[in-house]
Amino acid sequence: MPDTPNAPYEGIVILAPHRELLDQVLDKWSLAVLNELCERPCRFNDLRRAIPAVTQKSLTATLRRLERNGVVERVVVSSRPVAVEYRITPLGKTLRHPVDVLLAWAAEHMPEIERARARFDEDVPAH
Amino acid sequence: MPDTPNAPYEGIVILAPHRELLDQVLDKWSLAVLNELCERPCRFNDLRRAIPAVTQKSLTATLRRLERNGVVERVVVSSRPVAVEYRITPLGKTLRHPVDVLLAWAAEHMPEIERARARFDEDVPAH
DNA sequence: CGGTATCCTGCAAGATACTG
DNA sequence: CAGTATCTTGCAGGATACCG
Repeated sequence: MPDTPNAPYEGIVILAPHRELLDQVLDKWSLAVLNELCERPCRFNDLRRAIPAVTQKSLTATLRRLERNGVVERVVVSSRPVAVEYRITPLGKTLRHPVDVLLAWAAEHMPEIERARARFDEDVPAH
Repeated sequence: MPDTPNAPYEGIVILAPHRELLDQVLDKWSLAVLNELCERPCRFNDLRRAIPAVTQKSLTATLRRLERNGVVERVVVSSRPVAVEYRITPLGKTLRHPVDVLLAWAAEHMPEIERARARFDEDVPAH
């Protein structure tokens, strides 16, 4: 039935492009940026202040990637001096719900996960 | 109101441990492994066959990490020769819903995202 | 079969300096 | 203010060989 013969396993194949997309929008700093921009539009240095641990370079890269994927919009306000504002897009807003579901899961199960980690680290202290 | 004075911004602080957890359970190969183990218990080499692109080393690392976080269980079946089976845990099953929501988002908005990428890549061809 | 043990490489990401 | 340009480094992850 598949026109590509010997396809490995459909589930995994289907997964791949989504996996790549998640790498783009859920990477190290994206959640923090998205979280911030959902509150309000931000200037570049607003974001730096809100996320102290991020470097200029990484923040720029994160914003460009999010912009490229259409979840964030870069607005240049022509004033003196020029101001740049980042905003969440309508597409970006649709990402909020899935992320919230994920964070809710993390919050709910964190205690259980920490117990699992403690158990594992105790049983396998070192080889 | 916060008992920690000068906390940077609560949202981001709260985010950090969750961010770390997601790095553990949503990393490069975890989705594929989880997806597979939700279907059925698998032996090590079953997983290798189901996910051809993963190396032995990465698969081992992924399974150990998932096991440590309590979402996967490693069961040694004492037979001749010894067999090892990996199973999803009850905790692991609770991860399925959030992940499905995320994948549904990806599937639903993929076309829009691809348009955004095309637009971006055209407007910013190269510097 | 189900892994370790090594070696190696690319590249994500930090530090730092400079710019329109 | 909002970046770009370099340089450097840690380390995730691949390749390969070996083991109980």
